[in-house]
Amino acid sequence: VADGATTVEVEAGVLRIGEVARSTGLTPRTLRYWEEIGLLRPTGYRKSGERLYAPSDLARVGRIRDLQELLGFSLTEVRAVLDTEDVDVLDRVRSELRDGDPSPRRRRELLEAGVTANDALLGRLDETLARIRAFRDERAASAARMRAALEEFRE
Amino acid sequence: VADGATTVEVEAGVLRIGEVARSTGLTPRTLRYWEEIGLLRPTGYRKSGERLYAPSDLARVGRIRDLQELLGFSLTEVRAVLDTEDVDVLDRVRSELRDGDPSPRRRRELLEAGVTANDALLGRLDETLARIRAFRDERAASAARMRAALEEFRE
DNA sequence: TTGCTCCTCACGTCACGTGAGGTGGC
DNA sequence: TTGCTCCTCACGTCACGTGAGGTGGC
Repeated sequence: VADGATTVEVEAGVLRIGEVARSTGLTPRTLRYWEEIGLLRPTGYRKSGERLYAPSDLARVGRIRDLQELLGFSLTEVRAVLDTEDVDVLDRVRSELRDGDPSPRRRRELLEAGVTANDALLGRLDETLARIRAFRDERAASAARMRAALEEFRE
Repeated sequence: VADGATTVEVEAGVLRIGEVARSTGLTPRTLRYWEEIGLLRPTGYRKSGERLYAPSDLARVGRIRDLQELLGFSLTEVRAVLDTEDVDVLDRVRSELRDGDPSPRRRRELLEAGVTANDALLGRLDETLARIRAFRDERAASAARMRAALEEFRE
C-alpha cells in the first residue's frame, strides 16, 4: 500500500449520502425527499440508519435530473418515464420469466410499451431542442442590435 | 361592416387577463403572481380594477417562459436576465438621454453590459443544447436495446 | 335576471431549503 | 474529547393551484 489510502470501504463502490450529493450536485435533503416519495431508494442501510448507494443509483440520479431540468417534468412524471427505461423494462421481463409467466405475449407487451414511450420522449426532446434554437437565435439578434447601437454611438 | 364583429375594444389590441392566459397557455393566477413580484406589469387597468395587457406584454410572457422552462431560471433570475434585453437596454439608454445624461460613457456601459449578459446566456443555451442531445442519444440507444430484445423473443 | 369574466383574500401543494437537536465512528 | 457526517422532525419558501365570496357589463 504505497499511497495514503487507509480508510477501507465496507462494501466496494458503495457511497454514503454526502458523497452522492457532492458528485451529483444535489443536497442530502433532496436525496432523502426522493426516497420519501419512492423515486430513488438506496440499495441498503447500515444498522445506524445510514443510507448506502450503489453506482447504479448515481446513474439513475443523472436521468432523473435530465427529465426534471431539461424537460420540466414533475417528479411523478419522472417516475412514470423511468418505468419505461430499458434497464427497468428488461429487468421486469426477466423477473416475470422467473416468476413463471413464460407467455411471449406479455413480454412483447412490456417491450412494445417501452419502445413507444421512448419514441414519445424523443419527440419531446426534439421539440425542446427546436425551442432552444429559436430562443438562441432571438438572443443572438438582440446582441447584434446592441452591438449596432454601440457602433452608432462610437461615431 | 361585413363580418360579425360587433364588440368594440376600448383600445385597439388591448387584451384582458383571460385572453392573455388562453393565448399563452398560462393561468390568470400566474399572471397576477408575476405582477405581484414585479415581473410583468399590465400596461393599464380599467376603473373596475380589470387588468389590460398590450401585445408587447405577450412577447414578454414568451421570453419569461423560455428562461423559466428551457433554462430552469428562478423568477428572480428571469427578471435579472430580462433587464439585459436589448428592448429594455435601448429604452434605458434613450430615457437617460432624455433625463439629461448625455455622457457617452454611461451609454456604452449599459450597452456593453447588455452584450456581455447576452453572450453568457448564449453560452448557457449551448450547454443545455449539448445536454439534451446527449440525453436524446442515450434514450435512442435504450429504444434500440428494447427493439433488439423484441427481435430475440420473436425467433 | 342569467352568464361570463373579472376581482381580492387566503389556504393548499410541490420540491425542496434550513436550522434544531441528537447519534456514530476515526 | 473534538470533528465530521449521518439521522429525524419540523417549519419556511418559491411558484403557483384552487376554491370562497363578490363585482361589472352584455
